[in-house]
Amino acid sequence: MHADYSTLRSQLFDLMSTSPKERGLVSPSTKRKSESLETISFDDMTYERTDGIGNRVESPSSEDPCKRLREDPKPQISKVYVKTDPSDTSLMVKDGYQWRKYGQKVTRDNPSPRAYFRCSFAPSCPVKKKVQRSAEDTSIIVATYEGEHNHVHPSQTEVAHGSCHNGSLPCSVSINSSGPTITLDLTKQVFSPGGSASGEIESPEFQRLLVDQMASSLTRDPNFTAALATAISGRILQHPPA
DNA sequence: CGCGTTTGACCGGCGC
DNA sequence: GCGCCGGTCAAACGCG
Repeated sequence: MHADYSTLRSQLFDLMSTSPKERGLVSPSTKRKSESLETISFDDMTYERTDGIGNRVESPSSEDPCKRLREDPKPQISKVYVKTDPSDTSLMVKDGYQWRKYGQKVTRDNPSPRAYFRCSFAPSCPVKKKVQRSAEDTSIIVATYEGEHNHVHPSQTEVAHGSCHNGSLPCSVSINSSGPTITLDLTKQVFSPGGSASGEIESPEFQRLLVDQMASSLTRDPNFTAALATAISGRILQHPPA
């Protein structure tokens, strides 16, 4: 998955660098929705992130800076395209967070109903999520995330205490949530040949801790968990057990 | 009985 | 000003 992601990301950057004008002219008529888009693809699902801050990379003075001085109350808007079965009408996208549905509407541009979710893990969490089936392909669900979680991942709270900040593990796994970067740091004498750590990594307890840590770090990213859930569900639905 | 979902009502922004 | 439309509220409902 990482290899596919890297390949597609390089292709995306290449595409963007070749046609920067088209990026800036995404929607010149719409004043508020013309932000930079970043689209990556994860096998059979596509993840698209919209930077809602409004920090245009190119031609920042094209719009009146005086009129656009107001701070955007929604600093981050991200879209996640999830491929599911068309028969699944629940519109429930499992991304690891706890969501509470507070509304559903049938919009004009899309016959499919749009569901509105709020993060129910923390009462003060400002994150909202809109889930709507794609009008073109009913097997694709578009989840739009608004805002950022002001709390840790629910599944992270228990595992986080056993992380390597106390030096208990000879490695570290980190995910840069601000960008599509996953870093796996295994440089800490883990694979030292002939070293004492060679026996340590083979211990089932260490492997279990490593798996737990990697899983917890990955599940911190809601986009990854959504993509993973989609991949698994997609495979199951495509190849149902006999 | 508590919690989450459903669903119609309500509200505010926007265009005509 | 009016109507449309997207988003939110909240009471009713259902389930464990």
